[in-house]
Amino acid sequence: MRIATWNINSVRLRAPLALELLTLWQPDVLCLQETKTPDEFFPAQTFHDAGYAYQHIHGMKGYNGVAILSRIPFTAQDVHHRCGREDCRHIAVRLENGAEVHCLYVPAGGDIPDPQANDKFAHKLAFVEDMTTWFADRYAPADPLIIAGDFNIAPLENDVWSHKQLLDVVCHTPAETDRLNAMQGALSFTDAVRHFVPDDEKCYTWWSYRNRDWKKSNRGRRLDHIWVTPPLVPALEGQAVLQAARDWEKPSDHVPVCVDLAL
DNA sequence: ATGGTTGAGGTTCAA
Repeated sequence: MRIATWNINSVRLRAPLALELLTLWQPDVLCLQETKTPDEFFPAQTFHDAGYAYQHIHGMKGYNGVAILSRIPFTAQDVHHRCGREDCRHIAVRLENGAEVHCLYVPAGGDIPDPQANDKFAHKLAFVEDMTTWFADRYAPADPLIIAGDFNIAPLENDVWSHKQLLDVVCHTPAETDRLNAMQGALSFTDAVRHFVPDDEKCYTWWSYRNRDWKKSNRGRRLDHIWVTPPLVPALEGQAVLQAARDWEKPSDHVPVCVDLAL
């Protein structure tokens, strides 16, 4: 089974790019974030025609929005609300093989890394804490879970272009990485990409639109992740980050990530 | 220190 995740930054604008990705990678399951559209405008038929008949879509007007597109049937699907808000950031499906797939879009957190001064940052920290207790209360490490999405946090030193320079920048502050590590520990999640890519090797999935030449400056961050619980670790077969997608016409600022599992 | 760009949906906000 191949599972992919991509913050697409408007699914209506970039449906053709998503089709290009589906053709190129042929994932069984694709998790999308920042779809930015109410469900009635989601290009469902386009993906249905491409072979992705099983869809769990949860969007809203203008912002956020998540979706799971699959060639494999679902036996259950849910919408989850974090921090008491219905803001379209967390959905889940159960697959026929018993694994549960969660698609997550963690709040970006604004610019100022101070929860007192910045409500968005406070919300981001609370969101990760909320997920941590929610996963810990509801599941055990022995349950087969895959969680994928835009976590908006780069946890390791080599998940950013400069560890020192980004310690005070939202996405890489200790306040965020400590909480993300606690969430990872709660269900003993394995970071499936870092399972294959050594920690001392740079790895990015996002490059700002605000750099004139993203490839030349290469000030990237690894914000998009796929984690699995212990029973799925022996099934991990490989990973890929489609850096080339950052050079597609009218690209998203995030690139797709995928993991292969022997399931 | 600042500004740089993009998308949605309006004439601004979030990323």
